[in-house]
Amino acid sequence: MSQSLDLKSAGLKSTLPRLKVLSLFESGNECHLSAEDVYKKLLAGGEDIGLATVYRVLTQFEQAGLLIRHHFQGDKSVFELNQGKHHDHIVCLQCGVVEEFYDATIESRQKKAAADRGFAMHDHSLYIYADCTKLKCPNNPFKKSLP
Amino acid sequence: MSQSLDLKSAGLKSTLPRLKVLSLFESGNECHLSAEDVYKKLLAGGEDIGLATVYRVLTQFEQAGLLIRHHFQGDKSVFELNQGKHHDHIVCLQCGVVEEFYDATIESRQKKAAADRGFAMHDHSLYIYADCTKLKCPNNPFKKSLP
DNA sequence: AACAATAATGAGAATGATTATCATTCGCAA
DNA sequence: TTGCGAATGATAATCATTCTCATTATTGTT
Repeated sequence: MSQSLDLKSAGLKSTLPRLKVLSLFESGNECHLSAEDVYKKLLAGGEDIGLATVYRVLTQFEQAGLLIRHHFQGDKSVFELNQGKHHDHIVCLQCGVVEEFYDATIESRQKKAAADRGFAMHDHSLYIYADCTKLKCPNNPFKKSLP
Repeated sequence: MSQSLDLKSAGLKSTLPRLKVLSLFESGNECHLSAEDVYKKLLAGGEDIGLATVYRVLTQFEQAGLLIRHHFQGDKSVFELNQGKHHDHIVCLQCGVVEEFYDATIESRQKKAAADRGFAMHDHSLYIYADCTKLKCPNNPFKKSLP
């Protein structure tokens, strides 16, 4: 019942579709999922859910702080569980594998850059696009099919 | 005729639509424009151009290195003239005003973060979302109408 | 300067991701 | 358990962007 408590404290009713989506993120080691990914994974797992509901639930979870939304390549949103530890991302342009990192110096210099110019920083997004030099490609379950 | 030289050296034929789009970016102080912005500004200026052409030309200019594409809020692309000086962006969440900055420390730590994890950095995008504390909002011609 | 080969344009259709609509169903408090 | 308001899901609609294809413009060559 821990999940339904999560939903309750987030101000959301505990419904089947929401529990299914939350389970997927909490159980999986595959952290960065698009709406389409979530939809297909649930269907593949025998669960029944509507695509519109997936989009709605993801947005609600984002607003409730349970998930974080990213725009890695600009086209579609991907979501990951918010585990309270802020981090930035390195995305391999060849295979799409995502690695997380945190650099305290970058964080503080960002805040200072904003403050120096009269801005109060709310949030920031930093994505490094790189080549994993084939070290990680073979193990990436979301490997892109290159054209 | 300097513009048609720009296009030539970029490997692009010098056509009217391309010259119009390039002029808009080179003349304006309003640096960050979406395809829709470009289209509407040209029409408003009495120029005749098709929206499909605007999209095509912007993509060609990006590939030729004349423009840089950004995804500030994830929904639509915005473009700015590539003036050779890399920089990152601070975007005001209230009025949408954009300010550029460069921090050598952030740049080098990004490269190091990637290298330390076995990635060769190709590119990166860093956007700081902030509140300009009303200092700049009144002067922003692209001021957003807040809901 | 006119020509032909070729690429570029523009109007509108098509696509892909996401959101809105609305009748039906579900969760929860009384 | 019962009922009300919120949630769901199938589908239509929307938004940004890309594709199609007939027409037009550009450029190197006569």
